[in-house]
Amino acid sequence: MSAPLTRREAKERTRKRLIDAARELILSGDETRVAASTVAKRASVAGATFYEHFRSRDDLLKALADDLFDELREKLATSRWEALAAPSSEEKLRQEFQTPLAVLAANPDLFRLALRVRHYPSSPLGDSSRRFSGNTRSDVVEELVDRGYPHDGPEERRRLEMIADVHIAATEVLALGYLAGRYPDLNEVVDMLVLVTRGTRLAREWHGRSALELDAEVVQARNS
Amino acid sequence: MSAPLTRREAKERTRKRLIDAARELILSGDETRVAASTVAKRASVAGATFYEHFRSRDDLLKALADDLFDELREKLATSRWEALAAPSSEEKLRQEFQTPLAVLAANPDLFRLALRVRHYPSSPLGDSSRRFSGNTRSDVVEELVDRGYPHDGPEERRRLEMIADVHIAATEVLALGYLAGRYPDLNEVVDMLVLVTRGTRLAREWHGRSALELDAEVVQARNS
DNA sequence: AGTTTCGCCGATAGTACTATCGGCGAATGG
DNA sequence: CCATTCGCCGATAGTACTATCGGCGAAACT
Repeated sequence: MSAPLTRREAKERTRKRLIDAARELILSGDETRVAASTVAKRASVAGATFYEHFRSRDDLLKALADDLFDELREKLATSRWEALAAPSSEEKLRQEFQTPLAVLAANPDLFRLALRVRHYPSSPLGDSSRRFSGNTRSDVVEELVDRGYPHDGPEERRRLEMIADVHIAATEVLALGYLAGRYPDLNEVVDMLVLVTRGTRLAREWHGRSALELDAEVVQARNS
Repeated sequence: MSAPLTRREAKERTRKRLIDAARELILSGDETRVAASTVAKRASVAGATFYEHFRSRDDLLKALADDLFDELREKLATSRWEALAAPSSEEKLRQEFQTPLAVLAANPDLFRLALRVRHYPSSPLGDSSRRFSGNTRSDVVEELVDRGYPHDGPEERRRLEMIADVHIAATEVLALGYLAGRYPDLNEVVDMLVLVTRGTRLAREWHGRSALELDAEVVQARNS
C-alpha cells in the first residue's frame, strides 16, 4: 500500500498537512480560529508535533500569509497579460478590470481575508497583507504608465499612486457588492469602472492646473 | 469635597468609567485587547463589577460599537449641511468631499476601527459596522439624488448605489493615504475625488447605452 | 548489527481570560 | 432606628490555549 517513507518525505508531508489545515481554517473563519491546537487536531497530529514544524503560532501564520497573498497577487498579475491580447484599446481597458474582478469573485474567501487583515496592525498577517497591497498598487501604477500616463517627477508619480489607489478601491468595493448580490451583473460593474477611468484620466493633463479649471474645460467641450 | 452619591449616580458613574476605559482600549489597539478583566482594571474597579453592568464582554462591545459608529455617522452627516452653505455648485461639490475627508483625518483611530471591523463576520462589532456602512451608502445616494442623478426604478437605483460605493471607497482610500503621509495635500486629494465624479457622472446618461458608446461620445466631444 | 538521529507523541506546567458566588457595607425606605 | 436593597468586591471554578519535556520507535548511518 503505502511505500516506506523517508524521514524527509514524512516530515514534509506532515508540514503540508498542517499548512493545509491552517489554510482551511483561516479561509472559512477568521484568524482567531487558527490556534496551534486546532490546526494540529484538524491535521490529525499531536499538539506537540505542531512545534516540531513551527516555532510558534505566529510563525505558521506568517508563512501561511506569504503563501496566500503571493498566490493572490500572481492571479491578479495575469490580468495584464490577458489584457494585452485584447483587440481594441477599449477592450483592453475593459479587460484590465474584468480579469481582476473575476479573480476576486472566484476567490471570495481569500479576497475577504485580505480585506479583513489589511488594517490590523497587530495581526501577524498584517505585514504580509500590507506588502501585498503595496505591490498591487505598484503593479497598477505600471499599468497606468504603459497606458501613457505621465510619470516624471515625484508629483506625477504621486498622482499615479492616487489613481491606482482609487481604481483598486473601486474594483474591490464593487467586487464586494457583486459577492453580496447587490450588483449581480459583472458587465455593468466593468462599465462603471471604465467610467471611473474617464474621470481619473483627466489627471493626465493636470500640469499645474487645478481640477476645477480642467473640469470647466471638459464641461464646455461636452456642451459644445 | 465629593457630595454623597445616590446609588443611581454611583452606578452610572461606574458604567461610564467602564465604557470610557473600553473606548480607549479599542481605539488604541484592536478589539482583542478589550477583555472584561482589562477594562475593569483600567476603570479601577474589580473584575466582578464588570458583570454588574454588562451581561458579557460582547454585550459591552456591542453597546460601545453602536456609540462609536453613531458618533462617526453624525460627524459625517454634517458634510451635507456644510456643503449647502457653499457659494457655487463647484464649491459645493468640493465641500461634499472635503468635510468627510477632514472628519476621517481628524478621527484616525475611529476611522481605522471601522475599516478593521467591517469584514469580520465573527466580531461583535461587525454588525454595527456594516449597519454603519449601509447607512453611509444611503446617505451618499441621497446626496446624488439631490444633485440631480436619475433615480427611477431599480436599475437606476442600483447604479446610484454603485456610484456611492465608489465615491466612498475612493474617499476612504485617499484619506488612508493622507494618514500614511503618502498624499500630504488634502486639496490635491479633493481634486482627485472631483475628477472621479467627472467619470461617474457620465452614468447619468446611461439610459440603455453601454459605457463604451458613452465614452466614445465624450472623447469625441473633448477632441472637437 | 549496533548506534545514533529524529519525527512524533502524551502529559503537563504556565498563562490569560470569562463568568459566578457569597459577603460586606453604605444608601434606601418604612 | 431597623430591615432591606444593591453596588461593589475578593476569591475562585472553569475554559481554552501556548509551549515544553521526556520518551518511544523507526529510519539513517557506520
